[in-house]
Amino acid sequence: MPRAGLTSDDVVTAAAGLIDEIGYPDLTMGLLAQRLGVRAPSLYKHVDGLADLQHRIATLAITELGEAVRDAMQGRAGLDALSALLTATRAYVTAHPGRYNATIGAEFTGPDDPLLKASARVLASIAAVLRGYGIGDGEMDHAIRAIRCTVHGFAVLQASSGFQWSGDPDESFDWMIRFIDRGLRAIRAPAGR
Amino acid sequence: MPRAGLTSDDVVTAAAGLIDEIGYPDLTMGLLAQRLGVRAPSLYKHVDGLADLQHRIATLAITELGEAVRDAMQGRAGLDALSALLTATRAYVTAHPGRYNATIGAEFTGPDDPLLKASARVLASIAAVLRGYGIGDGEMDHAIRAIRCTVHGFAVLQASSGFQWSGDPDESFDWMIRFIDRGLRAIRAPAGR
DNA sequence: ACCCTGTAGCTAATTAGATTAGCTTGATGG
DNA sequence: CCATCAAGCTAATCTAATTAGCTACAGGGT
Repeated sequence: MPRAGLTSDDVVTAAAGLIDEIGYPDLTMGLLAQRLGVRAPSLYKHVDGLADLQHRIATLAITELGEAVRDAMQGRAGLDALSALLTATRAYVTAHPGRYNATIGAEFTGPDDPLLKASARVLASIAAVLRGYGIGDGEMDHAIRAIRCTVHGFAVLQASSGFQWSGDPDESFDWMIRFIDRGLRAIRAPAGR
Repeated sequence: MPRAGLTSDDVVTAAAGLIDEIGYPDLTMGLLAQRLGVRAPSLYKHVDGLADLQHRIATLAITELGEAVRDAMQGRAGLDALSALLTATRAYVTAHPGRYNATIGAEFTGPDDPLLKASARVLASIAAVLRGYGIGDGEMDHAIRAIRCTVHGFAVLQASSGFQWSGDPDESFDWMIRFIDRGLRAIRAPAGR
């Protein structure tokens, strides 16, 4: 019988597709193998087991997210950039909920973990937004962390269909963007105190 | 041999303790049974399987979180209340990371799901904070959702030890509180535009 | 064209864990 | 003191991950 000729990337890509279809907890080696026309043990030639596979999916997700965000932010600043960041994130998570769920518990395996670099790129995009608001170096780390919490929280809820938002979700989403925008602008120009 | 005399609550309480010790993914029926001095199949007399157990842990967590938050907010308003909300959440999640992780993917089983009521109570606390900032009914839903994203995002990261925060985490935490405070105050008193 | 070797993929077997079936028996109300 | 019911048990099944060891295809070197 002809060989499938898989690579690690093939396996991870197929797994990412599958996990978005069936949900994070239901991804199994057996199902993935089936999808690839191969038996489950064969996958171990390409990945180091289920945990490794999940970690690779997480890395893929953060990498893709980082690229989507960077593209969307091209040439924008201030509210435009902030809006692009959040909108791109929302679009990515909506399109790939399984992948994003894979990122939630993911921990770094070491200083060379590609997931670390991918995460750094996303954080750099957040930093770029913040520089557009005139956030100084002294506050930058704190600001990045705060924005990260909000974006991640939104993404987690979105990925778990944790929104039973009765009203218009789009409107709430826009409101959130404007809320962050106000908060960021208020740093430079404090309102009455 | 004498009977253990377990109740469903005993089982869920023990599971909650165990999950905080060993982490969400490592909670198994066998380990829990061992902890309770019982065989795994016996647990099925009290809970409906692992999925049900996880759902009950999530409900317990959100209930406890809601109470902790409500207590902390007693008699406070504005920045004080906001700070109490976030500090209590942080303390709860730090003390009970496994429980909080159980809430992440949890979905409502129906309109009578106790998890729904527990969640509503937490949202009510958020709403109370927002009313203290003078948020009107028209914006209340949007504002609740925005704050929820930030709080949840923070909690998820905290529960997964997703913070490799190099600098002082306390300082970043305080900064985040002040950031939200500024954003909320800016709604009533828009800065230059 | 032919062999050599590395490796992709296979089957079989092991292990862990969830769950079900059906039995046993302690506790408890009458 | 008995009847009942549910709490717990053992045994068995099922699914999924993983390991061991075999086979044979594919590509490089002769």
